[in-house]
Amino acid sequence: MADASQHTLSGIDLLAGITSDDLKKLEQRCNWRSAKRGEVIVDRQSESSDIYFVVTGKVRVVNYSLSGREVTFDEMGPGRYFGQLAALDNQPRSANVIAVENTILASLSQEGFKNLLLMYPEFSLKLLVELAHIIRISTERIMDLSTLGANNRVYAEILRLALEKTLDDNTAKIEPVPIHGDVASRVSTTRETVARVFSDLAKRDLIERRGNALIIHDLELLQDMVEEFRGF
Amino acid sequence: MADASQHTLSGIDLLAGITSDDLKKLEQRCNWRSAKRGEVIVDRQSESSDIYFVVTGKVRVVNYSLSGREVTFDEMGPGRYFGQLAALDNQPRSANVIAVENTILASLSQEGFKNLLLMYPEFSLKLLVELAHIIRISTERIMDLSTLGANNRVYAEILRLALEKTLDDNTAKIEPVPIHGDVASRVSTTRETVARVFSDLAKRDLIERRGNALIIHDLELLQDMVEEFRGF
DNA sequence: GAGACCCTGTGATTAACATCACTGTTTTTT
DNA sequence: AAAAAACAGTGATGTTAATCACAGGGTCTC
Repeated sequence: MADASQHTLSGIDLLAGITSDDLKKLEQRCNWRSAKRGEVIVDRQSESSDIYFVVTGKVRVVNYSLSGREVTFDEMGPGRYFGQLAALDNQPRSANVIAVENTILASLSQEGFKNLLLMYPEFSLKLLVELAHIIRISTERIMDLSTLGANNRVYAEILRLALEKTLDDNTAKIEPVPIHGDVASRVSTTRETVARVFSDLAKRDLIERRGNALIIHDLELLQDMVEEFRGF
Repeated sequence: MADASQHTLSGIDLLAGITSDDLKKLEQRCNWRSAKRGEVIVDRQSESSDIYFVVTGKVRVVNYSLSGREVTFDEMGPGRYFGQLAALDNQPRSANVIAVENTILASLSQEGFKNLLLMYPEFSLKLLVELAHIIRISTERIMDLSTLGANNRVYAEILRLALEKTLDDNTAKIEPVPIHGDVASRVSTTRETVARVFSDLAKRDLIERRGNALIIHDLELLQDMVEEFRGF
């Protein structure tokens, strides 16, 4: 059991519209737990249907094929949540969730979750909008997988990372340098391909490794390289 | 303008929980239109945010890459709806929708749609469950694209079609025979690859073209062929 | 019933990447 | 500080399926 001072849901964006009284009740109704780096929080096989809130730490949503290939769907830090699909439709988990850092979690039963839906119409609406966002991201990923080659998908991923952390208009600093294998798992290619793309881009002076950071020198050019193929 | 007898929303599954009085009001508030085979109903570029109900006919949800490759996301017949994403989050359309047959549609403004959300909590819930379902399907497709080869994805698609139309436990009849190009667009490969897979499976007596139908002789074997790689 | 159009089927060729197999370099652990 | 583990980089090789290029069968239409 973690430090009681950490037992707050005030940082969870999904719950932003809830009165502080109800939030307190909710905090008591939640199951609080921590997970060590590498620990499996939700297993694809399992029949649970709770929703989880990430209080501190970081988790990764992944699936594996029989051949052992790992496909990463998302990574979530403090304030985010997962497990809402099973809580909504009672179907088996659609993916595994693993702690990538030591993490503190609060989980709410399906019942408690559905209660929220009924009590707070704005909560439903917020959830709807966020599910819509997930669908949009999935759609884009399906397009990328269908129309871009592996190299271009790596470009696209670097661009995504860079746009989150832009320095000035045309330069970005990604820190720490992403681990090749992680990138590979996010764009469905191999570690080796990512390494080759990185070193090729470095040779062409488009990116540069500086200490523990990756500097992108020409965001626009990178953008062009991706859009040339993607078509939008 | 179509025949007034067709102006009913009673067949739309999303609206099943609505009182017949409200449904009538809704029918009047809707914009009724028809679309000819091939006509674009929703354009990816456009800034509209209405939700559409398919009353009769059939539509296809697609996107195109700059290289001209077509990616099909879904096909929808009577009773289904589309456009809910933009109606929810006001973002641009995530895909194009095209009539594949002459189609009659009812569209509801974003305002009318949001009204429904507020008035009917069960409506929100139903929509949530259905968005969750879309996410599950997308997740599966991302897995397929990431872990299966093109041939296997064609197997998987035949299997999906077959499971909708099973005859007995181990045989299915798909009618009419799917158009190779359409299958290709659904599993992100080329027409030629689909043709080669079909003719290979036919040689191995797994499928057979009989008149205007495609007979699948051994569903279990096909299932095994897919699952061997997919891993679940 | 001739032409246009769409769909199918298959060969030949090519390009992109996954895979395999190492070596070298950090980083972490003890 | 040594040992272990995780990560990075790169060459060689092989496979897969995209691409190109036609020929042939169906079907719709005027």
